[in-house]
Amino acid sequence: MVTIKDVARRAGVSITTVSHVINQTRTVSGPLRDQVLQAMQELGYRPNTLARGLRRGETSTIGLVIPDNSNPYFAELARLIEDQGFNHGYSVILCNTDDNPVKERTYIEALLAKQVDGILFIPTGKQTQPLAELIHPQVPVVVLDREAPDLDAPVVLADNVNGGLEAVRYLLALGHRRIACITGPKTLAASLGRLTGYRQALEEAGIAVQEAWIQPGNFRVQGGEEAMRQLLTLDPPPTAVFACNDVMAIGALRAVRTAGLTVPGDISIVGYDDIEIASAVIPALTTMAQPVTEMARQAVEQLLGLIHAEGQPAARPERTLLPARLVVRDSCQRISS
Amino acid sequence: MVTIKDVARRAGVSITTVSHVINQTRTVSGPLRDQVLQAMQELGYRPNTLARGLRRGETSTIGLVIPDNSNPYFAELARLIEDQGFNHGYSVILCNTDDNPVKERTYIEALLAKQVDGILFIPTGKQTQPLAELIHPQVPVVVLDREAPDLDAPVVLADNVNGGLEAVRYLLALGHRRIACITGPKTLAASLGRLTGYRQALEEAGIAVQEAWIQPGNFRVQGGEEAMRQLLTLDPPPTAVFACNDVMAIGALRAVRTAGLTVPGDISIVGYDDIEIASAVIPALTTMAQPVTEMARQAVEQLLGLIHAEGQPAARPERTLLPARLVVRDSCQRISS
DNA sequence: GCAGTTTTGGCAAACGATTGCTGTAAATAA
DNA sequence: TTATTTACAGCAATCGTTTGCCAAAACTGC
Repeated sequence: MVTIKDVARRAGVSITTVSHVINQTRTVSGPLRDQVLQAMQELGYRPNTLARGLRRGETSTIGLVIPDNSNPYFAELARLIEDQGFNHGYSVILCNTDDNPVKERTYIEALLAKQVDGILFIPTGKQTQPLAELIHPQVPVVVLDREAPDLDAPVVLADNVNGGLEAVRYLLALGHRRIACITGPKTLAASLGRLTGYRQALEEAGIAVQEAWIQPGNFRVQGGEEAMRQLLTLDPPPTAVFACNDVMAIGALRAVRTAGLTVPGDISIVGYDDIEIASAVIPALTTMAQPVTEMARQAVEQLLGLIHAEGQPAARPERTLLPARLVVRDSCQRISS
Repeated sequence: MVTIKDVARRAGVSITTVSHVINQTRTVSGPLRDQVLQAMQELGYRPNTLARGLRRGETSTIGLVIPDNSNPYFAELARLIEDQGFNHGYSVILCNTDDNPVKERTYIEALLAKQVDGILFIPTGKQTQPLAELIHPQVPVVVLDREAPDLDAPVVLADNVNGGLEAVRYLLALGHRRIACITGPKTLAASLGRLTGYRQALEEAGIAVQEAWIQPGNFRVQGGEEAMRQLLTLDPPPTAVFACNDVMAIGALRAVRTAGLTVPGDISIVGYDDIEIASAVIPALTTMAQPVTEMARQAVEQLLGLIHAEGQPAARPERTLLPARLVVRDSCQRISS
């Protein structure tokens, strides 16, 4: 490894001077600076960020703690976050918790040990208290996508309630009255929020929700298919379905087709997330697009804000709710009868 | 921050001793060790890996340089790699190059500056020469998924030629003779290899390839749809299609349906990649599954091998070819006529 | 009891940078 | 000419660890 010392020797100056030309932190006379630059060039010198970090107390690295980056939604989020980080000169360390609190804790500890400048955190569950103590005075954190009440950190959330509300309002506007809902895991706030939106929309419209309309799914294709099969046994069956994510919507599509019915002819379906494949299935899926880009931007910006405000008055942590956007495609139809 | 010095003071010992109990690097008498452990406990001490890394010349961190982790294939790969890393005690820094050589270079430099212990690298293009100089003596590298001839590092590849071969052999075995191929970008080795396999299979079977059977796609839904539309205009049209990835296969599915024909009734389709959605579309897609798990495992293992062999004889870099696996679902049928 | 061995634990020098303090030479002012 | 300011660079301490070397204490065997 070529160090600052080598550069100094080669340029015939002190390491102090080399350091100062690297960081432009004080004036160095023209000729000397040129010598230094040339020496750096010739030796292919690259400052050791470990040493620098140790001294400066910062690493230009943030941790991204995420349930599973192979899930398309999180993949997209991770991608955008990494992008934002890159643009601001930060590297990101990727951590997949698998929604496992033990891994989550292990990762956080590792990140702290690595002296990351900040952590972007999608919590696995509700037991955020132990993490709070762990994290608190140590490092800035921004919570993303899910609530973490104990953490008193800024939170950036997608507005699932309003998303569900809008989706169902859309179906209502098409004249549907018997609207079912395929939910996700009861433990996930995303799923719960969307369900709440569903209920609110029906309530607004003065429609009494029938509990049989609400089928539990699991956010996976299978679950959506199964749930839809159940819904088709109802009498009368719903004319429209709000699936709490696209993957289940695709499962539902499948079930409808298998039953010899068509979408949107017999049943309208709206999904949630706008994953890439949503536009490719037949019929192309009408769905609620998550504000991923905006979420990533906000999250990174807030985190960098905290990092740079280190040791400041510490404003009350913000809570940012970002709206989902309805993407109309071909899976919904005005009701005929 | 609580440092080793604080722990030493609290335990009433030297920092040397603390260090040794942390690393179990020499025997420390029972009582003293207990005091140290307790002090660490009470203070919530966590070793600063920057300082440690600086001293030890290692960081337990590897860089993952990948075109785009929001692409499902790379997402899966990234996930598995991160997993493997975690299991071996390594963190991974995520770098999305977007297939942009400039970003690629910037990232590699950043990783070198960060003193990563190794780099897992999916190269963007063919100009790997400048990178070779950059990387070479500095850090172990394993190249993944694409060739990088200048790099003299181990390479872990999916065997696209054999994959294409198998896919088409399967169609041949079902009795098909007029088999088309929807290719990907001509610049990607993956696409080229699969096409080669396609040609080989037909040759093996003594079938002359008609150039009109080979339709250029772009690895996206649109491209697949378009290509399929073209194929359907042929007279006679092919009875089977090998799409060089699943996304295009889905596009092709769409085109067939739009033309009023059915899969696999009129046309059999086999895709490539086995992305998650492949099993969810209708009909479920028969496809070649990439050996992602194995690739991730091999890549990480080889990288760790290099890392630990640092300064050794340096065996000739290996070239690992991993076979794709045929996943039979519902999109192919024995030819009737 | 004593030399020789084994345990045990501390001192201080690294690792590669940054930065407060200080010192010299040149430029300016008087 | 001398005093004062300014511009420029270097010394050495520091960040938090690890680790080679040494010294004291505790054993051992005779």
